[in-house]
Amino acid sequence: MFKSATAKGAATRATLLEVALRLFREKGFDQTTMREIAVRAGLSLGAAYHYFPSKEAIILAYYAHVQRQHIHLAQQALATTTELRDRLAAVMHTKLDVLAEDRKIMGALLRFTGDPTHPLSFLGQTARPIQLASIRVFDDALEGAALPPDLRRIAPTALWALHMGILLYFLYDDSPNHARTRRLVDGAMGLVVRMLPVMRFPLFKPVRARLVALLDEAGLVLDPRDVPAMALVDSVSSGPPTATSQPIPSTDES
Amino acid sequence: MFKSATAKGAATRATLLEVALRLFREKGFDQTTMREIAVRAGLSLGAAYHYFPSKEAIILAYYAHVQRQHIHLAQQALATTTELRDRLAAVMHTKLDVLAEDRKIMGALLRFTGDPTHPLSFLGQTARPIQLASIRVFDDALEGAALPPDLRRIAPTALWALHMGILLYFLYDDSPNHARTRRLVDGAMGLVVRMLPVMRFPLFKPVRARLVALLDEAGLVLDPRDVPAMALVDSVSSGPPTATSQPIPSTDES
DNA sequence: GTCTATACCGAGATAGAC
DNA sequence: GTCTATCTCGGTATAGAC
Repeated sequence: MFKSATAKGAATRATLLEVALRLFREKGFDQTTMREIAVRAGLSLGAAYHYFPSKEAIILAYYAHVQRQHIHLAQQALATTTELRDRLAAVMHTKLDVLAEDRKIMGALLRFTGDPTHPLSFLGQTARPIQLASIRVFDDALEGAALPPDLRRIAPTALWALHMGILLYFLYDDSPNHARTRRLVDGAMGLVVRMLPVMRFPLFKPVRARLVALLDEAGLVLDPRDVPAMALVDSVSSGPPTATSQPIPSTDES
Repeated sequence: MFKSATAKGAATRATLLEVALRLFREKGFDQTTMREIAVRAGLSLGAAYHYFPSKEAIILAYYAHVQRQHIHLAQQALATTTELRDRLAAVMHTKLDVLAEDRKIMGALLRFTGDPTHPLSFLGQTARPIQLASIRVFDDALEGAALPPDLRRIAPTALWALHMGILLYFLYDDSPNHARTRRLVDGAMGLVVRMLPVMRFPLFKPVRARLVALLDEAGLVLDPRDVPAMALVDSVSSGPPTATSQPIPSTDES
């Protein structure tokens, strides 16, 4: 599944990933060359390509790494939080904590969204397990919440979509310490919780039914509930929580 | 402002854009080389770069071109449509008409979204006039609709956001003739219209106020109403409706 | 202002020797 | 597993023809 057969190989790969991410954070994805990554890791260019088939593959390794970290932090926070609003906010805030210094790398990940066939598209087939793991975190946050069954079913995916929108906002937020994004999270989660009683109101029932039907027909509702979140992430890219990656053939498009 | 001073130059530029877009559609953005574009247009590499400072600049020209086309088609459709649901659907469907064969090029545009400072980010400063023009089309569609003032104010931007989501769905839709996306548009626009009475219901009023306040504080509500849509697009990239482009420096923020 | 031709650089990626 | 070429391609000249 992954390229480091020996312990030494795994260490080399970990170093490589570490060096690459540091450079990406400092100079951005495009400004960082594979040559510099290799040199700083004490390797030749060819050796670097032995571990990561492409510069982009490093990004996928990062993606899985982020998701693993988030699952860990979110579960920790959820263990001591009961109020629904706070649970949802905790999931979002821990995600921001993980990504705080990595907006440049996040941006690099977004670059592949435009190509559905690309293994690095975060909406594509390859990344689907990571996406499901991410949705599952919201599913966990909803545990114990009093929701009608139809809403309960679509809520995790809907919250995940909202979370993607917030991350986009975050990417463009230049306020000090991303304070605007933090405020947006609190406001949005408060609003979500306030909307629940409205959604249960009889007048709203037919509209709600239509909404659910529409999302179902469009295939937009995912259900991550029968698979353990960590296993999902590992199926894409395994290794110790600090360093990972992924082979995967490529089709076309940068 | 743009590079073709003479009539001949403008023609050459148009040819270049045409050839480039054809190749992008056939082979995708990355697989198309500037050298091939130049050769197929009967030009040298240097001449091609004389008209488009970069391969990416061709994409920006395409973006402005799409928006101009959409404004034209949408206005045509709106002139003969009165029902709100149909007006909204007309705007969405004409957009899909324009983009039907160009999903690969659309995908290439998406690639820059991750970099707020990049001139080709469709959420960035450079493309802002195009974004406003796009929002304005939804504003036009709402003309005559009976909406409370606060909703009327946020509705165009909200619909634009929904439209971006639908375009993303469209990008990943592999159903014949994008039938699924077409159905999604009809369903979503029907749902939007059905939601309006709910939003006016007294119980919903405080939630609505909170929603509007949240969007305002986040700076997420744009107002395109005092500028003519076509002028907006032309301010980014002018020329005849068939060919255009643009350099422009950059700053950041969505 | 429009265009050709050509050399050159940087960087992602690959081949093949060791 | 690692290295040293080498290839390709986007992009940048530059010199000159018309």
